[in-house]
Amino acid sequence: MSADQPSSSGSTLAEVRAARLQKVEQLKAAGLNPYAYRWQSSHTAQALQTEFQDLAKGEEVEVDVAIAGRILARRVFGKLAFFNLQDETGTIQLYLDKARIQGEMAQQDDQAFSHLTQLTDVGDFLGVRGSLKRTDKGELSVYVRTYTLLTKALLPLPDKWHGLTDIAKRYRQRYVDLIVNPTVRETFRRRAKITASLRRYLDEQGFIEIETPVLNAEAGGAEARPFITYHNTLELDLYLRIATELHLKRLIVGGFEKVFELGRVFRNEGISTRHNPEFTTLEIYQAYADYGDMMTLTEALVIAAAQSSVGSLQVPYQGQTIDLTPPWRRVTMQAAVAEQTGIDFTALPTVAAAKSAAVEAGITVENCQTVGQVMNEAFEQRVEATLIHPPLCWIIR
RNA sequence: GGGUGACUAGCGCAACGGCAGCGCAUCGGACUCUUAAUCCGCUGGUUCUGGGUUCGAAUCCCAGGUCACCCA
Repeated sequence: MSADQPSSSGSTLAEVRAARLQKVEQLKAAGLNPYAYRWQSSHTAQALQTEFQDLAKGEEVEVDVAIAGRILARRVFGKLAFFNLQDETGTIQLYLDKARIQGEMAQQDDQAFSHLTQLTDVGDFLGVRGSLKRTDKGELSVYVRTYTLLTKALLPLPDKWHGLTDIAKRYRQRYVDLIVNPTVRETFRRRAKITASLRRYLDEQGFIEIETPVLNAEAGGAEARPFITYHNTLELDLYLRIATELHLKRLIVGGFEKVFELGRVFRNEGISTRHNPEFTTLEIYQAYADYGDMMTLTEALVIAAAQSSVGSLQVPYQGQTIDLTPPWRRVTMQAAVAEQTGIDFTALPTVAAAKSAAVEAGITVENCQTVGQVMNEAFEQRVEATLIHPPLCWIIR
């Protein structure tokens, strides 16, 4: 550090960034490109782990592999260092021996090892070539001969110990969450499998996917507060859709017989980790079909999606295993309520009779104006929580 | 929308009316089998914001902000 540097040694983000930009300059001064970015890999981390899983401790195999990824951890021991490299498929350790790296790279950079250990940080992207070695402690590693810095990161990753724990930050900086919480990537992959499966199955059944307008003069098809936007040329307030229903129904009117849309809708209401103002819905409309046909279709769609994303009809969810094996039970709301409460609300003549029967069964019925509302209360208070397993109940009403 | 709680160094936290601290990270140094590496050293603060009480406030009171959880 030169004398005109501020005395602060840097722990704020701005200071970390400045320190890393200085490393970028040092790399350039040493003739190294801190942003080489183009790279040809021979393997993924997962492929290496699989292909060399039988390599014995302490053994090296004379191969030439190339791999790239983000540096997730660094452990430097003077003339030896270990980095953990993460790519899209997983992680692999790098075994960095000063003697070998310096020897191989002397033509390009006579201080190749010290540049690697002093000018890289966790978060940088690195490409390496080398052989494979399983260390004495049993960790499969790329025994590096040469390396290329592909992208120098200017900001630090979250604390390696505590990780990214702030929930709001995890959702607002999903890209950081993806780097440090590998299970999030699996969630994204499964979601993609699910939506792909829904489209594939519906296509196979002769349904046509149609993208209907998102901007509407009126927000219909559901009960929700819309987002409002403005169209300059039309000089008109427009609403972001809250459902896809009305346009899809018009397509049936227009002569299509099987249509669907898998798309974003927008509702300007509460926001939380469980309620996103923009979310995806699937709506399906079919001419000449009744609710029984739609039940059959829904069952088939869910089963196909489970097979494609989980690979099984036994789906683990929040500590339970849900069995999706068909056929699913079909039951009316009235029968489901009667099963749990012993009350057949359709047999009760008046609201008063329904209320007194419900109250006797310990159900709260404030603000109920109709028999239907009383039955709904009974359903929500007594039945809903039991509809976990076996699979799903069909509520016909 | 209502209730409860939280907010202190980059991150995780302590101090609860009397000198604002610890761990990790950053920065400097040592180290050829580590994987939360280890060891030595340095730096880093608008205690969320504003007002009030007090000799004295991170701490108590009021208002606001942000976030979390529960309820609607």
